[in-house]
Amino acid sequence: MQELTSMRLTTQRQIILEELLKVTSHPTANEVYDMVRKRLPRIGLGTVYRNLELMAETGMILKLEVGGTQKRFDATVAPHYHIRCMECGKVDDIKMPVQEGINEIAAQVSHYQILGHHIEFTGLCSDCTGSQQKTSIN
Amino acid sequence: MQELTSMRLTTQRQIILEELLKVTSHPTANEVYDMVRKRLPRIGLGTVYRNLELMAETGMILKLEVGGTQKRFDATVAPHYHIRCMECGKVDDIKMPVQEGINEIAAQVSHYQILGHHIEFTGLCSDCTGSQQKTSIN
DNA sequence: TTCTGTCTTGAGATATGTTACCATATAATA
DNA sequence: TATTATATGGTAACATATCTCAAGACAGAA
Repeated sequence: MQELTSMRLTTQRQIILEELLKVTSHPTANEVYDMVRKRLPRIGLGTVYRNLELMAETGMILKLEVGGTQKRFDATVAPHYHIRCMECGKVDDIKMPVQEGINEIAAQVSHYQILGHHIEFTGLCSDCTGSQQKTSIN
Repeated sequence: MQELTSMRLTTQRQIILEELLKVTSHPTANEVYDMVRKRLPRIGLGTVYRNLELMAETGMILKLEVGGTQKRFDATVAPHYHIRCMECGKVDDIKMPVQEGINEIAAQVSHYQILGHHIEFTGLCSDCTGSQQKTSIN
């Protein structure tokens, strides 16, 4: 685990965080790379991955490992849920109350020590509605 | 979308499904490959991927795109939730009632057409408890 | 049966996403 | 500043997933 105190404040880190704070779209590492490169053309993709991972470890940002193969990153660290468009893969926030009780229910029915939960809705965004109709999974 | 009727029942498909039905561990494609290879040593990894994807499309099995970068597969198709061990990555079922109401809540607060949801708990499995302590995310 | 067209497979090539490595550069500190 | 541990950028390596295609297997027609 990375210590917050030992993390140097480099230009790259500042800009990565700034760019992430600008958007609510939960960009992938590669999308962050594209955003940051407009201001720091010589930044390396590895630096972006390294720092996103590091910032997620320290809790500065959130790493979402939701559907789809890529990791996504979110500067909103307060607990909240997400919805993913099955058609285009876009991920948005769902502004609904956090389901407080369900961790306790889960603790009762499993042998795990519960640390948290995440709800991911699947659906069709307004751009993709119309062209597609699929059946609900659960 | 693949038609169920047009899907031939090949030895490979039978064995992939049989092996998947044997376990409750939500194996990755590669783990399925290893399991199946014990009975069909000459099967190709592509065949495993192809057929898992196909069976997921027809609804014979469930494809889980939960935390972690790899896809996992589940022969239990009835709606249910999962818990993932933060330490070893293992995924287990959580036998708790499906939260019926939350799709409607989500529909009200978003512009998406809601198709479903999935809840993923994170925690520490009984094997990993003790060595680690982490703070809850949400 | 044998033929014929279609579906499926296995093997390898390719694509995609991520991490590791290392020489150089740089922020923090004394 | 001079020092030094840490961070960077470029590239290679790796892991996962998908694509391609010739050869094989199968179902239905002849």
